[in-house]
Amino acid sequence: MIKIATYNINNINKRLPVLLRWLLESRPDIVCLQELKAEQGRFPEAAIAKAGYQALWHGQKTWNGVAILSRTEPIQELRRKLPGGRNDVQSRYLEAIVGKIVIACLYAPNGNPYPGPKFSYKLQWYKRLQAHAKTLLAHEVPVVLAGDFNIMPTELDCYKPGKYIDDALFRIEMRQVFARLQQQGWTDALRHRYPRQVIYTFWDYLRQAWERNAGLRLDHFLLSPQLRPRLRKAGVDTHVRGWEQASDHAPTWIELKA
DNA sequence: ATGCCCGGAGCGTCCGGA
Repeated sequence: MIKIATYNINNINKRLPVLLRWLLESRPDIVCLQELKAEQGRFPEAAIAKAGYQALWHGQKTWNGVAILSRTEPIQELRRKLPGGRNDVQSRYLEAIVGKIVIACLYAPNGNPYPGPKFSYKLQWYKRLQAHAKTLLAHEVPVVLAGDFNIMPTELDCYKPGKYIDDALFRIEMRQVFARLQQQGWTDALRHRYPRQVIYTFWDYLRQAWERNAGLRLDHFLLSPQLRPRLRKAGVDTHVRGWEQASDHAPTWIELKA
């Protein structure tokens, strides 16, 4: 079995003890991290190596930043930005071959407030992702798109959908983008295994969202057709959200037949 | 309708996050 996880860490240096504790407990083979919020030179490479993981990362000062960790297989970089968007300097994408699987680690723009330039940027960013996702499918190899998509795909993925109608995470355009990716051939791994269950991966720091279980499902795995038959398990390590100094997201994972 | 939390930048108070 190959265990792959995605975790929006919300500042890798602030959250380092939580990350190390979770890595030790969960022992994923491959990890996609988002929101490092660290410059390229301020990634805690030594501590992560000590925990048994190689790392490839694309940092940025203050915002964004993505990384791929691997416990056994080497990480072979393919690209560190989406094609297009010549003026886009935000670190939101990292793609590598790990073992025999293409791992695309992504951190989609939030897009709030709607409407506005940030929402337009989110739409544009997703146009680029859709185009690239299509290219990846054309190669007919095992690919995982993993990360913080900043989209709740359906009403089931939001504690109070009515409140989020005009929110950039739930706007109809965004749900359509997610649906179109699925129409391309990608499988939403967690929803595929649990078609009707309420599953959340994020709980705001505000208003005691965690205590009230006022959650959102924002972190996803999209599997290429070559991987779908290999999916065995999927889940969210929700308890990690309750730890001291936790990120506002919880680690989300899948297990694939080797 | 608003602030509620958290952290960064940088020094007062704002901004992004979702």
